[in-house]
Parts: sequence; structure tokens; C-alpha cells
Amino acid sequence: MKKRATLNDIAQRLNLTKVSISKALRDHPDISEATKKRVKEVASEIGYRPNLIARSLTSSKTQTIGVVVPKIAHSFSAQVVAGIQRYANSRGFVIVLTVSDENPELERKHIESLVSMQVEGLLVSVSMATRETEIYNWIREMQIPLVFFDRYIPDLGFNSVVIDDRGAAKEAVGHLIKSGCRKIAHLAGYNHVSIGRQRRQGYEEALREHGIEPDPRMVIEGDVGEDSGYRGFKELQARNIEMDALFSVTFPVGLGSYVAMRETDPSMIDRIEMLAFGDSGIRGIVPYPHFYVEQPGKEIGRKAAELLLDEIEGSVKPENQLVYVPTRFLETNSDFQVTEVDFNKS
Amino acid sequence: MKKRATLNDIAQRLNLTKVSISKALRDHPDISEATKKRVKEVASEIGYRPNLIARSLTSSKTQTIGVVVPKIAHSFSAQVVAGIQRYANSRGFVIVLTVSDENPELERKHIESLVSMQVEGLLVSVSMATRETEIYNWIREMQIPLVFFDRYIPDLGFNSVVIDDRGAAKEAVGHLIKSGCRKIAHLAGYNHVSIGRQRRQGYEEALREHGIEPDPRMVIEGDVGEDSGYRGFKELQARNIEMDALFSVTFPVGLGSYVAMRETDPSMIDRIEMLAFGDSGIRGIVPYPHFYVEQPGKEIGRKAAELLLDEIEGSVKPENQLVYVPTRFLETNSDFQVTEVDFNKS
DNA sequence: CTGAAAGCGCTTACAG
DNA sequence: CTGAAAGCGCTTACAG
Repeated sequence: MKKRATLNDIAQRLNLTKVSISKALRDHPDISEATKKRVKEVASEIGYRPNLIARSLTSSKTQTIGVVVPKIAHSFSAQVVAGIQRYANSRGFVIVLTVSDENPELERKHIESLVSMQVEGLLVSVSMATRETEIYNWIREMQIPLVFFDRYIPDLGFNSVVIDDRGAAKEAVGHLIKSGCRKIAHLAGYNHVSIGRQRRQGYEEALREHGIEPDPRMVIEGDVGEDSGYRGFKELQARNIEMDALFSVTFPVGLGSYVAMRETDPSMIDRIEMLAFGDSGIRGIVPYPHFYVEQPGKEIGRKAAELLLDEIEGSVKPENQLVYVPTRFLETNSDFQVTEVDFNKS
Repeated sequence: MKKRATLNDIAQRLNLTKVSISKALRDHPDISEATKKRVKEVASEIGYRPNLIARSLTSSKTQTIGVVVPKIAHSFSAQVVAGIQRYANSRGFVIVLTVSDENPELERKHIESLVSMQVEGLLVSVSMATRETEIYNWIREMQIPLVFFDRYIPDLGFNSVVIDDRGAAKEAVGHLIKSGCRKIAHLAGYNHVSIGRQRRQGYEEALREHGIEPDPRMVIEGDVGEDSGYRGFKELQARNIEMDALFSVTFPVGLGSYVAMRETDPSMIDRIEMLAFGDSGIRGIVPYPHFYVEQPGKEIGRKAAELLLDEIEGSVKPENQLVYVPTRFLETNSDFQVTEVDFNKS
């Protein structure tokens, strides 16, 4: 790489000092218009670009936020990252993106290196397997702004942006029951992860509210990927579970179960009502799932970034608050058109 | 934010100087094992983390690469970013992600700010509308390592990682012809964008090779999104084009055309053979497209990152080279299983 | 309106 | 084995 132009290079050409150049470039009132003009001309002539690393060291502002997501090559994550990126950008921040790959150890390392890079705040979606909170306690002690999104750890003193998993699950499962389903199996997430626990709670509450006692045999815990859905459905079969509906904790899990069904007995696809959280990212073309809770990824990302930047600027305080982003309950019709379900009608 | 511990804080506790601490922490042979041990203990005790900004300023290495993509919330882009992220990570680099949103002006701004951030190299996929190459000439002059991926600008002196668009399009369209299609329309990309031009060339070559003269009326140029596909198909209808096959430049374009067909006359979906570059990201469940050229997003990302890091380390030289990542030609069968098409058989 | 001094937290090169 | 000096490119606070 070629040596880059510095303030001093401009200063020498103009017989000024670097301080004046620095000021002129930043439109400091100290400097006369005539000088500013000359300085800027020379700057663009020699292709000067400020060294943000140096600037950060003095100003202790990097205009950078660190993002940790469990996955990126999935529709939902990509949407969230897009939302974060766009909003951060609009406020002059840039994002450093890291991926934990659902690995708590990697998650911790990424957080450490982001902190070392002096990011001004962190946006993290916790990996499924994370149980150790030491790093988060340290972040808290250091008063480094952090906002959880989608998957959070409660009671650590951070704000989180999430959807109302419990409420949305309850409503959705309630809708299945009202439309005639009685034997509703659930491919659930792990209980120690917020989304797993909450969605299962909503499921159980809906059942109880309609006088159905939840049967633990109809619930299979697992992680949130396609494989898990595939295995989960096979396990339900092995247990000889009869069902008229299946509620999957995520879209990929549902996808896995769909594949398993096709393998086992394709007629199940018509007989079993499919409900899942999240969609494929391509609307109105995938035959599955019939019912789904739309997770507004971009909106979650945008809101999380907004909260974080407000916290960085001091206008919001961290405080164990859960900010809910609204979801919609959608139905894929037989002609593949998607419509919102009206709960009052069913 | 609380004040962070510095080398001096550790030095004071141990009655040493910051230089020794710096060396001890980095396992410099100058320092005795006993001292190293004491230093590291104190460091972890007070939660010291090196300030990478300061380190970068002295070492002029940031271990950071800048990424510019036109979109992120799309399956293919997300795959590429995942590939970049993972590989860069494995070599100790972190990525700063920016999104141009297909806006050349934003693309330029992002590149400038990444350079100002002192990223050690750039990975960029050019936006559709980019025609101005000034910033790239400057990057070249400054000898800042840059590798294009997926969408590139030729002859600027940079290496690019791409798929063999022309060859893959030719093979795929050739396959359609061999299986009986004669009237193949094409929803193309713009001619000034590499993927648009190349794919169209492959299409035309395949036709000619089979004695069919390409009809410009059967080709609609546009951008690469769903809307463009929708409008493109409507335009083909307006032109009264008859077709037995439709080749879409990207998956979203094909998706748009699919939606337009359903609206116009659903029976077309069965009558018109659908071919596209790229897939939905969810395998074996989407009924469309029947034939597709799989774009190995992760592999493109990985390879581009590898080339860039090699260039940063000096083992690879920039030189207008096109590195091809192999594609596969796939068919979605009626049972939604996906199989690779064997060209020798058809 | 312009500049000299000090410092951000670290590393490199040189002394002892 | 340990340390004093200089400097990375910039900004802040203070003089003149």
C-alpha cells in the first residue's frame, strides 16, 4: 500500500501547521473562509482522507457498532442485519459484523475483540447454547452499551428487542384450536433459550385455555435448524404420536419436519395443519407453512440499532427492558397468496 | 462508558514500565517467564483488553477488511457474506459490512469511509448502476488491495471472483433446447453489468449453436429484482410473445415472472419451462424454478476473501484476473427433490 | 485568525 | 532482562 497523505502533507504545501489544517477541514470557525478553501482544494488534489483510526484515538469515538449474530446465511438473520445496517448508517455509524455460528465460545471471543476494537456499542443475538454470562457481566460493569435482539438473556441489565413470542404463540395455537385442531404437536426450542421457552409457554397456555391438557410426549425439544425439525418429526413418529397439527418453533424446523413428512407419508402434508414462526423470505410461493407468525426481521434490527444508538448518546438507559416489535399472523392460501388472519372472524 | 484499563495501569501496579507490559502480554522473548506470569495475572484481574485502535495506529495493521454488497437481505448475498465472514475470521480478520442498496453514490461513500477506517483491503460487489470508476482508479493508485466478487468491473486491474456466467447460461439454455424448447424468452440484466451481459451472451450462443436466430423482441432488459421480473413478463405479454421456456437472469426476477404468470394465466406455469440463475436458499421445497444454475454463494465469498487476504499478505498480485467458482445445473423434480442434471444424458 | 504543546494507548528501535 | 525515547495521525485546550 502506498503511503497516505496526512495533515502534515497538506500543511507543508501551504506553509501552515497541521492544527490549522485539521480545523479547516472540519469547518472550525477559527479558520478564515479563504484558508478553508485553499486547504480543501489541496486536500482533494492530493487525495487526502482522514485517518479515522487516529481520529478515534484522540476523540475516543469510533462511530462503529459491533454485531454478533448466531447465523447470517438465513433469511431472518439477513433481514435483521439489513435493518441494523441501514439504520446505523443513517446515523453515521458503520457495523462490524461477526457470526457466532451458535457457538458460545466464539460468541465470547467476538465480543471481546469487538470491545478491543473500541466499538461504541454491541448488538447481540445470543447463541442457543450460551449459558455462561460472565462476559456480559463484565460488559455491564464496564458500562459498554449493549442491546440484545431476538434472543436475549434476561435480568442482566440490558435492554432487548424481541417479538412477543409467548403472546404470538398463544394466539396462533389458539387459532388452530378454534379451527378444529385438537392434537397439536410442538417441535420446540430449548427451554433455556428465551424463544424456546416463551413459544412453548404460549402453546401450553392456548391449550389449557381451551381445556386441553398439554401432553409432554407431544413436545420435542431441540435446536432451531432444519435437521432438528427432521429428527424431531421422526421422533414424534417413533413415539406413535397422532396429530392433526404441528407447531414448529422456527421456519427451518418446520421445513425439516415437512421434508420428514414427505418421506414418511406425503398425505400427512394435507392432513396435518402446519404452523411455524418465521417464513422463507420469499412470499407467496412456498406451500409451507400454512400458518405462520411473521417475524419482522428488518424492524427488529432497526429498533435494536435505534435503542443502542440512543443509549450510546445517553438518551436511553439500560434497564432490563423488553421492547416488543409487533408480529402478524399470516396464512398461505391454496393459491399461494398470503393474507393476514383476522382473529375475530375465526 | 467506564474508563478502560491501559498498559500503564498494569505497569503502575507492578512497578514496571508500559513497554515491559506490552512485551510481556505479547510474549516477547525479552521478558522473563516470571514477569510474564505476574503481568498476565494482573491484566486479567483488572480486566485489561488491548486497545486495538491504538495498536493499529502504531502497527498500521487493523486486521479488518471492508465489504460492500448491493443487498444483504437476499439469500445469495447473505450466503456470500457468510462465506467471507467465516474465512476472514479463520485468518484473524474481522469484516466491516456496508450495503450500497444498488446505489453507486452510496457505494462510493462506503468505500471512502472504509478506506478512512484503514481497512487492509476491500471486497466489493458492484451495484447495478455503477458506471463511474473514479474511486476504483484511486484505490488502484493507492495500491489498496481490492477483490471484486459476483459483479465486477473489468480491466481496472483488480482480481474478481465470479461464476462462469456465459458458460453456465449457454449450457443451461442448450439443455432446454435439447429437451424440446424452441421459443425461449429471456428476462435479462442490463448489458453494462457483467452478469447481465454474460448471461445474455450465453443464451444467444446456445440458440445460435442450435440454429435458432435470437430474437431481440424476446429479451427484456431490466434490473435483478422481483418487480423487474414481474414487469418484464407483463411486457412480454404486451408484445404478444409466445414462448415455451423462460430464462430469468436471477431468482428474484424469475419469482416476479412466476407471480405475473399466476396472475395472467396459471396454466402457463405448467406449459412454460422455467430456468433461472440462483435459488431461493431453501432447497427442495419451492416449486420454482424447475431448472436452475446454483450459485455457490459461500464458496464465492470464501474464495474472494482468500484472494484478498493473500493479496494483503503479498503472496498474490492484483491483475485483472477472473477466478471462476464452479456452478451446478439443478432440476427440481415433481416431488420437489432436487437433482443435478447430467448433460450427457439429455 | 494561527500555532505550540500535550496527549490518546500503543509499538518499535535503541540503550543500558 | 528492563526502560527511556520517539512516533503513529490526529484533536483538544490553551496562548498569542
